[in-house]
Amino acid sequence: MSVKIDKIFDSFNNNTIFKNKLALQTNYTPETIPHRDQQIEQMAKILSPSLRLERPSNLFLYGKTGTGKTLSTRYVANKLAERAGKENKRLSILFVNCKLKKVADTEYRVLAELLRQLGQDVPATGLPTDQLYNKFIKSIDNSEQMTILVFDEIDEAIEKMGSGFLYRFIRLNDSDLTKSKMSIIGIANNLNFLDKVDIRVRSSLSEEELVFPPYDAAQLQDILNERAKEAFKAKVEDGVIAKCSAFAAKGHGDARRALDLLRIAGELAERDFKKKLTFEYIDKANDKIERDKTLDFVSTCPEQHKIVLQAIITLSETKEEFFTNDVYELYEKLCMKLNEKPRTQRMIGEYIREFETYGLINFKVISRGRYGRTAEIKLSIYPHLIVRIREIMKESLGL
DNA sequence: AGGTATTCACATGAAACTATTCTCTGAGTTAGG
DNA sequence: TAACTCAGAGAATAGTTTCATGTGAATACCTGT
Repeated sequence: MSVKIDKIFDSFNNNTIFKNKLALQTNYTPETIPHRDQQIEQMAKILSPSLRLERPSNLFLYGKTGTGKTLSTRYVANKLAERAGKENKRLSILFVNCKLKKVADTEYRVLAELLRQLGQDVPATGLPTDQLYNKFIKSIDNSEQMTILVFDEIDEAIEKMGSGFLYRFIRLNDSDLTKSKMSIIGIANNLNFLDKVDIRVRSSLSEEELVFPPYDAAQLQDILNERAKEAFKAKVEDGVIAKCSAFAAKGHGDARRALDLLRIAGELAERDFKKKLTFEYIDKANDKIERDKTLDFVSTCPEQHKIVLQAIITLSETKEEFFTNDVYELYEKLCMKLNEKPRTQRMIGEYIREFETYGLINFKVISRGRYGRTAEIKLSIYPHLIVRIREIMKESLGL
C-alpha cells in the first residue's frame, strides 16, 4: 500500500503541469495589468500629490467583482510606496478589506486592523471605540506624513455599520490631524449603496471617481493568456482559454472567476497526471466550483439553517414551488421532533434569503392578491447534489 | 360595466434584547522583608 | 509594602426577538347607466 502511495506522490512531483500556480491565485499581482491602463494612469495622476506630501483628493472606485479594482489599486500603491521610499518621503498606504469577517467588518475592527498595520497591538474587544480613534490619531499624527487609507469592499461596510465611521475618518482630516494628512480611497462593488450614505460623506468621498467596466470575452482572453504563460509549464491551447473566458464573460466579465476556473481545471488535470490542460477539464472545473460552493455551505452552516433547508428539500419532493408559510410550518414540526426551540418567522425569512444568495433556491416575492403577499420558493440544486446533502443532514441532524 | 376601496399574508426595516467575550480597575489577600 | 487575585463594571459583537410599517393585486363594494 505505502509503495503505491509513494508512487502517487512521486509522479505528482514530476508530473505537475504548473510552473507557478501562484500566478492564478487571486492575490497575485502580475507585472502588467492588461486593459486597465487608463484607470491606472488616472489613479496615478490623482494620487501623485501625495509624493509631495500634499493631500490628494479622496478617490472612489467602483465596478463589479473581478474587474481589477483591488489589483490596480495595489499596483499603484506599490509603485507609489516604492517611489516614496526612494525619495525618503513619509507616505504610508493602509489597506483594509471591510468584508473580511472577524477582521474588519465593524467600526471597531476596522480601527483595530489599521492600528495593527501601524504596528500596535489592540485587544479584540473591551475598549471603547473612541479610544481606538485617539490611538490612531496619535500614531499617524506624530510626524509630518501622508497616509492613504484604502477601504476595500466599502459598500459592505456601510451596509453593516452605516456611513458614520466614514464621516469620522473624513472629519479627522480637518479637525484632529495637525501634522499629517490623510486621504481615503473607497472601493465598492455596487453603486446603489451610495443612496444610504450621508450626503456630506458622499460628496467628500467621491471628490474623484473611477469606473471599472467589466471585461469582455476578448479582454478576459488576454488576461488569461498572460497568466497562463506564467502559471503552466506547457502552452495552454487557445481553445481552452477561449472556453474559460466565455464561461466568465457569460456572467459579468469576472476575471477572478475566470482565473479560478483555469486554476481548478489545472488542478484537476494534474490529479489525472495529465501534462496538458485540455477542454473537458474546464467543464469539470465549473462543476466542481458549483458543487464545492453548495456543499461547503451546507456542511458548515449552523444547525437552524440546516433544519430550514431540510424543510425546503422535503417540500420540494412533492411540490415544485411553495411559500414561506409552508416552509415555516414544516420547520416548526422538525424543531419539535428535534427538541429545538423554533426561531421566529422573521428569522426564517432571513435564512431563506441567505440560501438564495448561495444559489440553493430561487426566491421571488409575489402577490396573491386577496390572499396576501408572500415569497415563492423553488429549490435549485442539482439533483445529484441533493443526495449528498441528504447524507450530510442525516449525519448532523439525524433526519 | 367600470371604478374605487379593502384586505390578506407576508416582506422589510428598525430597535431592543440576550448572551458571550474581552479589558480595566480597584478592593482584598498574600508573602516576604 | 509590593505583588497578586479576583469580582464587577463597561464595551463590542452576534444572533435573535419585538414592534412597526409597507405592499401588490384579487376581491368586495359602489355607482351610475
